[in-house]
Amino acid sequence: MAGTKERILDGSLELFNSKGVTAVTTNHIADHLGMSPGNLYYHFRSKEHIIRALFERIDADARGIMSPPPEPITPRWWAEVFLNGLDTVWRYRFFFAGIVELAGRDETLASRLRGLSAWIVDWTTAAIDTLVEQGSMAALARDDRRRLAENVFIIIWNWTSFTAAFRGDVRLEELDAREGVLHSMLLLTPHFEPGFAAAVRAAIDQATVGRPGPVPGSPR
Amino acid sequence: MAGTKERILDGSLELFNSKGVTAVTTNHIADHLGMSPGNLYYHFRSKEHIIRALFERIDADARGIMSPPPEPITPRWWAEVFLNGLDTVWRYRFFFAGIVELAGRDETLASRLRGLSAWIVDWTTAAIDTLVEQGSMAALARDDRRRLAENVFIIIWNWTSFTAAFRGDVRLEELDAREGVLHSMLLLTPHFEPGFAAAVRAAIDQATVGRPGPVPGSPR
DNA sequence: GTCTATAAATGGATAGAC
DNA sequence: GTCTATCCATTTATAGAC
Repeated sequence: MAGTKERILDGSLELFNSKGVTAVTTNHIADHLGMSPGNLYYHFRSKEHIIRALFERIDADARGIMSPPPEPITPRWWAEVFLNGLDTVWRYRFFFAGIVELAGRDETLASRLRGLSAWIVDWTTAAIDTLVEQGSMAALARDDRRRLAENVFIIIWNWTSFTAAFRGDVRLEELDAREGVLHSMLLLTPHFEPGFAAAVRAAIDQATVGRPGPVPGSPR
Repeated sequence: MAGTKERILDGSLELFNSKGVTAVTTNHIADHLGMSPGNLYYHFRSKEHIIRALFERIDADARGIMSPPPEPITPRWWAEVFLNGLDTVWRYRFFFAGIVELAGRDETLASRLRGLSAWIVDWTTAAIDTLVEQGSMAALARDDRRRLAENVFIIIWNWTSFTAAFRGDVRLEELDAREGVLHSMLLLTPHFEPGFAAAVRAAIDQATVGRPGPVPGSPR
């Protein structure tokens, strides 16, 4: 028996993901939960506050996934981070797909977002540095390391929704985890030492067996 | 003296880019143009139709930029394609940033979009093949060539809006063309033959001198 | 082609009872 | 904490005059 606040967040997330933030009204959310609009507004002062609360979940998720890397960084761990990142993007896909509009009309949210994204890019840059130091990755100019980290960030952030929008379905049914990791990891693999690249590839195959989406070897 | 239809499209684009599609109503657009709502509706049956017409401009732009590549592909030409692509994304940024919501509520638009994006990815894949054939780029597995093309597509599509959202400004004043090309080109450069990579880099520097945004050598 | 006026519908949010 | 009823503002879109 989750608290009402959490039920509202879960229901909102479900509707936002399936119908889009704009199409979903506070009354729809209340309806969906078999609850009155008045009650919903007792728990959240506005739709904006619901979205902010969902962002706080994302924030906590992301910082949990990106804990301090082990030294040395292992292919297995690295693959897991990518996989977990994609999974969070998938579960909160309404947010990642609509961030520009959402941040554009809520400066409080925009500010929190800037904090999180800077943190993620810094973390990714640091992880890349560690990979270089441990000899798993070729050295890169400082500017290019930052660009590379930002590219990884952008691909993971957008891969899911873009795949959904550009194939037959605007809304995918499931996250194709393996393909997503291969996409994002492809930014890094050309810089990897060959043995490390092969190990990462093997770790991805192992980690994505049995996950939703096409599995290794299946026809496309 | 552009026709009224074109004036409406220009004005809508300006407002969509600066305030976001959701915040801009048909009445705002009419106001902005010193025109009556009735007149606007005489020219476009709905807001949806305005957005569709703007997409047609994007479609024409994109197909114009991605004309058949010269053989061999030159660094200069390649840099220009990236630069022009980013420029179109910048000019119609409301669309690129909001595509998931937009496509989600207009199946006609979604269908047109899928056609264009498939076309762009195919074109990019073919260009990569040409680079490999002419010896400017290392060979890649077939799946990875497609993934690489899709990554380039995703980065160019999103780099502008993400840069805007994740720095101090949700709305950038200008396109930082040089940084955008360096970001997107960084997906390809590790696969380039060293001489070609250096030539591309030089072509980017030359092409972006005098463009808006930080210029080569300026402090960040 | 363009305007004024307004209909019709929707959505966010609150008051007050239980 | 939750519900019913409802207000108010906004937005899309049309009718009909010029």
